[in-house]
Order: sequence, then C-alpha cells, then structure tokens
Amino acid sequence: MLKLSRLTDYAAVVMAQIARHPSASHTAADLAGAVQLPHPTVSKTLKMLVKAGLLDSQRGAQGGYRLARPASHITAADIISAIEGPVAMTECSQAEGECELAATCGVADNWQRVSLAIRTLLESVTLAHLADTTPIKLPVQLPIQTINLSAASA
Amino acid sequence: MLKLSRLTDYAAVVMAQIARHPSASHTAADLAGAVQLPHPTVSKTLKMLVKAGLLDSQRGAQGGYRLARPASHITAADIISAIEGPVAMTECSQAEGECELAATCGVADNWQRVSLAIRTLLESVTLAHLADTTPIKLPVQLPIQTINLSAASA
DNA sequence: TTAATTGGGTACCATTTTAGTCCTGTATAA
DNA sequence: TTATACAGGACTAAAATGGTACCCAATTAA
Repeated sequence: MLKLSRLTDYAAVVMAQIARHPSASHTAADLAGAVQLPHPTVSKTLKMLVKAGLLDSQRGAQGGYRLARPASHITAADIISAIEGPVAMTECSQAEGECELAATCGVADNWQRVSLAIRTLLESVTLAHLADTTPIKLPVQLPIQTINLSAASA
Repeated sequence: MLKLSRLTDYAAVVMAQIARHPSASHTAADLAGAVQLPHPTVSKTLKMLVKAGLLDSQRGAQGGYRLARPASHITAADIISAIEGPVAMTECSQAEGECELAATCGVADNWQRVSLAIRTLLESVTLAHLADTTPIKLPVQLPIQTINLSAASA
C-alpha cells in the first residue's frame, strides 16, 4: 500500500497543529488534547521530531515544543524521515551496493530513480502546505509525462 | 521509510524477468532460478500477479506464466497494488470519510493530494521502463515545482 | 486413460515491525 | 524548593510480513 506508518501520520498532524500557532509553546499534553490522541504516543512522536531537528524543546514549567524553523522550511520528506528513516522504496535504494541479488535483479537502477522522484516530490511539499486547512489547489494531472523515463524500452 | 514490501520488490524483479522474454512461457521454477529466490515465495508472488490480471497462467505440462499485456501497458502502480493493495499514503487516503479524527486532523485533504501525485507518478512508470537494463535517463530534477500545491500558505 | 507436469489454494508458523505504555531521570521557572 | 514538563530507555502486546508445506485441479503427452 506504500503507506506511511501511523506514527508518521500522527507526526504530520501534530506538526500541523503546532504550525498553526507558531508563536506559542505547546506541551505534549496540550497537543495530545488538541489532536485527540493518547499522551504517551504523542510524546514519543515529539521526541523523535526533536531528535530530527524539526522541533525545539524547552523543559520545565512553561516549557513545551515549538518549530525549529518556519513551517515553509520544513518538508513532508523531513517529517517522514524523522519517523521512518530515509525515504527509499527498496532496501537497495538506500545503501549503495549492498544487495547480493544485484546481478539477477536488473531493476535496481530504475527503482532508485523512481524513488528519487518521489523523494523530490515530498521535498516540494512543506509543512505550511500541509497545515493549510483550506484545500490546496493541486492540478490533478501532474506534468509527469515530462519525466520521460524512457528512450529505450517500448 | 515509505518502503515497498519485500514481496513487491520480488514481484517487480520477476515481472521484469518475464518482460525481457515476452514470447516464452515461464514456469515458477525457471523464474525462481533466474532470480535467485526460493521457489515457494516466487510462486506465491506469481499467483498474486495473476489474480491482479497482470500475468496469464497456463496449467499443465508446458505451462507457465506470461504477461497479460505488453510491458509498456503495465505500470509500477499496477505491480505495487497487485501485492500491497491500492497505493495510498494514509489510512484515510483510501476510504473517504472513514477517519474519526478528521475533525482534529486538518491534514487529510493535503495528504490525499500528495498521495495522488505519487500514484500518478507511479502510473507513469511502466514495466518496460523497469525491465530496461540500461539505466534510464531520468532528469534528476523533476519539474515538480510546477505542482504548486499552494496559493495560500507561506 | 494414465502419468507427469505445472499452477491454485489454503493453512500454518516464525520473525519482525509497530504501537503503545511506563518508569525514572533531568532541566526550568515561579 | 517544588511543580512542571521534557529525555531516555525498557518493556509488552499486537499486527503485519515473509516463508513453507501440503494437497487439489488442470493440462498435456505418451
């Protein structure tokens, strides 16, 4: 299904929530309440986002979380890789030359290219886009034909 | 990691193998050998591909598998959804109006758009592309900026 | 018509991943 | 100094995934 994990989904929702009130400091409890998810789970997600450098945290009374940089400079790819690790479609699209099946595979290169295209796409979507509650205007048909993978092939 | 499952990866490799010799009928054993994967696993994958209508199968002696249609008319999205189900990034990007968190989520619409963009991308990549052993020429920078999610947002 | 070949279907098990919880420690502000 | 709030890690339960085995059905060729 090429699906995001549930935690990643949570992370996006939480980040969007923070992005809508960028000046305030948000406690884990506040966010959990706003987003209707269990506190410990939200907390865990927040910690991962801090570790990835997307959020800054402040301990103690009046502490909480806030964006480490403007929402327009945080991408969907950032959020996804904060929770799931680098965006890559196959094992071999991460580490170069690790796959022992490379010889018989004959698909790796092209998968990597597809993977790169998806990553680029996800990098072009910012948290500001995601947090925007008014549906964004995305032309249904992308000009993807212009990618023109081919040359060879039929 | 937004990763394909291993079976999906196998499916792509096997499909590519068949695509390179489209006129022959391929037994599960042959393919397993060519691709260096255990026979039962390959067999399971093949069955899924048949059920999805991407392969035709012929029982009995001299039987085997072959493409149900030309490689240029089978897309990466076809192969992925044959194994993993429909391409969708989040639970809610599949079924409309199922998510009870919709009210507090405020991200669903935009995720769906992103999901659609990825699906479109995957539909533009054909098995013929994947099977082509010579690295395809894919411009590293896609013209994705033209998606222009925004209008609103910063 | 029978035997050999080859896919079809199902059920099962082991492993890994994911999700969720809890507990203890540490920093900060009032 | 005390209440607040994050940090980190350990732990458990549940689910998905991957892999295997077994038996049935269809087809072909002798």
